[in-house]
Amino acid sequence: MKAPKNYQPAEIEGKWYDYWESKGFFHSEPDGRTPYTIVIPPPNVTGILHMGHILNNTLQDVLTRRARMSGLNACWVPGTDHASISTEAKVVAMLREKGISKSDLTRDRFMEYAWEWREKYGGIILKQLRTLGASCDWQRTKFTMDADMSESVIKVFVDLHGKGLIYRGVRMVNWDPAARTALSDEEVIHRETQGKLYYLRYMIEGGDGYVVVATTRPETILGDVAVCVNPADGRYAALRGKRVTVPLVNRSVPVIEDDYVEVEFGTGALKITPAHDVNDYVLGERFSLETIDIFNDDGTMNDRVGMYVGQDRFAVREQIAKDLEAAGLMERVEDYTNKVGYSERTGVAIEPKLSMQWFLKMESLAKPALEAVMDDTVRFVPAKYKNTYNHWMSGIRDWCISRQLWWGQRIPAYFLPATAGGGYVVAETPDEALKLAREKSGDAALALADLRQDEDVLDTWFSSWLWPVSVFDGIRNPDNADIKYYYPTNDLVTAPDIIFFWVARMIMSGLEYRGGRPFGAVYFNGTVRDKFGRKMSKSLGNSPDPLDLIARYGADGVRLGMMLSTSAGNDIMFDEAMCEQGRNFGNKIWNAWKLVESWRDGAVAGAQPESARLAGEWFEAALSKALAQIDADFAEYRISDALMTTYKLFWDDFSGWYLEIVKPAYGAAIDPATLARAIDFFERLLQMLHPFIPFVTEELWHCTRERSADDCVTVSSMPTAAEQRPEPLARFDLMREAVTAIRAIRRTRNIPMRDAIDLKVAADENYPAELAPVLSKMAGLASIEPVSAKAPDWDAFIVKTTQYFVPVGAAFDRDAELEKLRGELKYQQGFLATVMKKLSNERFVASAPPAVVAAEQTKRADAEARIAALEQRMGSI
RNA sequence: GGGUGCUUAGCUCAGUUGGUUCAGAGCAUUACCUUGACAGGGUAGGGGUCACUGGUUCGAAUCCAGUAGCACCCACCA
Repeated sequence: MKAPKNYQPAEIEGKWYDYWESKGFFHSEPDGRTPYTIVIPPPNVTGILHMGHILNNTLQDVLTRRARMSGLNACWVPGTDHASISTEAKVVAMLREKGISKSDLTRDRFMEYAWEWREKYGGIILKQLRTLGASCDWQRTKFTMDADMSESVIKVFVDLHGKGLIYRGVRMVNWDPAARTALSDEEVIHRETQGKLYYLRYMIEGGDGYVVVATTRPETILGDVAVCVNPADGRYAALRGKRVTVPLVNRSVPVIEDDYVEVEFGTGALKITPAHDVNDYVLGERFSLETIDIFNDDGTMNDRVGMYVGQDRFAVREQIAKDLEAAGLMERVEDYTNKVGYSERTGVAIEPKLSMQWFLKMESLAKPALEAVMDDTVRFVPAKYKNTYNHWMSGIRDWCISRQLWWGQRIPAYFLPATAGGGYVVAETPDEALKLAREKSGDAALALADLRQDEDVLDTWFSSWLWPVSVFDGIRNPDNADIKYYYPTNDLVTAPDIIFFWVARMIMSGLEYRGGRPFGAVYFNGTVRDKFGRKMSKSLGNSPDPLDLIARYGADGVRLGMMLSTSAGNDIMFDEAMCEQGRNFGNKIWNAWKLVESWRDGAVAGAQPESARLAGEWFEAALSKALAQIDADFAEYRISDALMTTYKLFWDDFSGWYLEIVKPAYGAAIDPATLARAIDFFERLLQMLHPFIPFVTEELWHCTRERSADDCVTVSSMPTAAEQRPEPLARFDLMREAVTAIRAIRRTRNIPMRDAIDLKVAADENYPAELAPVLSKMAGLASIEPVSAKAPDWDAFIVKTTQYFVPVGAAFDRDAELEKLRGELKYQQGFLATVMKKLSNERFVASAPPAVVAAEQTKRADAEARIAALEQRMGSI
């Protein structure tokens, strides 16, 4: 196959993905090879691709493709998450547009709508990942609400309940009034919020005067049951044992004393609303106070107190402030900034609410999971996240796992009728539940219809925490071939913001259900920000559409752009220029091939020039060095470094030097040996590049020679590093320096490359004589002749310790040359002085390692040689 | 309020246990080049008091302390 004339990413990318997939290259089954497994962080089933996905999935694809080419059995399991709150919210919104209210529907009917919605809009993101080139094993695609996945979740719930780790109870939880469900602590985001501090007067009973209480939430006075002061606060000593009247509500409440109250803050007097504040709840329990819940589930006022009924909490706040003012009970109002909790999903302010929920005890699960990370059984990259993890795991609290939603796995708890003694049973199936219920109640006549299943579903994370196990069916069938082969997975690539939601809990469940870590390493990728460092968001409109970027720069270009500037744990400042750089690199690869291809078409039999042979030896060593470096980079998850090494190898060493050296003169043909070697190098480079830039490398792979249908770079074997040979590389670098210096002379003397020039060399051990043919070709030399260091009026330069001269005839400027030499001499003398200072320092010689002292002595010898050469030259011109 | 991390060239970042010319890379930038793969390119350059202050050391971008700024995480001061 011959490459089209120009590099047009859009023209080549589409076909290759379909081809790879049709060949089944991405599908994995257990076999004799070592597995390499990644499970995708499942995106929301109704989500669409954003820049964060591009970063996250490109990283996974690079790792997966590299593993696949390295002889491992690579398996990247894709899938989606049912995301119960946000998906249910979307379905509710969709129904509302149709004029249907969720409350008008039965649970079953709602679920039908939700599944329909998922069928229609779910999984778009998985198609988009194909566009990016993600080499997932699509035959293994999972959804957290697939029947088998849900079964696993239920099985785990039942198991943990049986172990006594799951309990049900009334607790103060984070209530989301928009989604009308409880949330876990992790789903609450605390943000500084500009508010007001209201100072309210509570009249003292049986006397005159009042006590002033400061609050940010005056609407909650409807639920006040006490006023609390610090017993050590002398100002309020007279209040001891008194009662006060809640403003407007006119409820008589006691004054209680507790040192929880800060004397310094506000007025030192605190109103107590046990139903709507976590701390107040604690105090309420301590003092056996009543709890008065004043809100409906949606954040409006209920009829418990009979005031402001049905009005929203924030409207009530404004109204009640006015009413208090009118009643003369408002002392003053101050601007005040405090932290308020918001729902991670709906964005509304969280309402602390007392309610009956299911909880998972975390302590015993967390302990081994903490150890696994601290001792690097699970390696965190970068390691700094171990601190974060440690901190959270050490102070972990129980996990509220119930949600008042329908979209999700329904909690498998079945309540017995009061007539059968009440209580509940937990079971994987209704039949099992009935059996247990009959045993529990002793009532053999109990029917399924008598049991009432819990209405709540489980937190989405209660299914995704099983992901690395459940995608291989390791919960239901713990001994199946897949789980035994693929588990534990190798790398997890994810964002640090879900370290607690997901990563920590997967480690817990993996240890609990597989007895071992779920993955060997966790690579945390940073947040994608715009070039000003701002988070990408819809409201700012600063997030580019990834598909649009791919259309303009190619998936290859976008991937490269991302990988060029990402290091683990660091945010990525995205700039479209990065994609441009990526596309330009694709173009470079393309055109390099076009050059080689043009030689192939005109090759004729002939002997290999010495310069080409030497270049081949050198590039072989350079390639091997790069391979070793790349291996080291990947071992440390330094993906961008690995890419940069490959990038420079291709652009600078291969294109800039190797191809230029072996390039035949204009109109001349190439010899077969050189051509074969050039193609061989090019193919190996394609393989090294492929994990990063899969499409163009596959296209060109099929250009370098005739290939069978299955012969794709995607499934080829990655080249491996040969024994390292630093010597030839160092010699080549000396030669390159000479070439650069000669080019500089050409530039200053205005000598074009087509005019061959003569080079004189005062050869010493640092002169790479064996590379003379290469030097000659790259510098455009007519001849290279030995010369004594005593040089006449020629331009000169020194490489390491070797003196080179270029006769430039009348163009030689003696004064300018002397000036240059004086400058150079001064620099060298200064350098020598610093070296001598060290060497003459007895303490340095005594305490520095011998190798360092020896190095300084070498520096001294080299500097002295250069100075001698410079002085000699200054004397001779 | 507590914790963690960061601050190196215009931008994005490397710099592993202090010591080879350690002050680097890519991009951007400057000059020149309409040369025969590629102007999405080539060649040759310029550019930094390593945030600040003190300390340890023969020697500090690197270790220690403090200061300033930034980021993130955790936390029940109404």
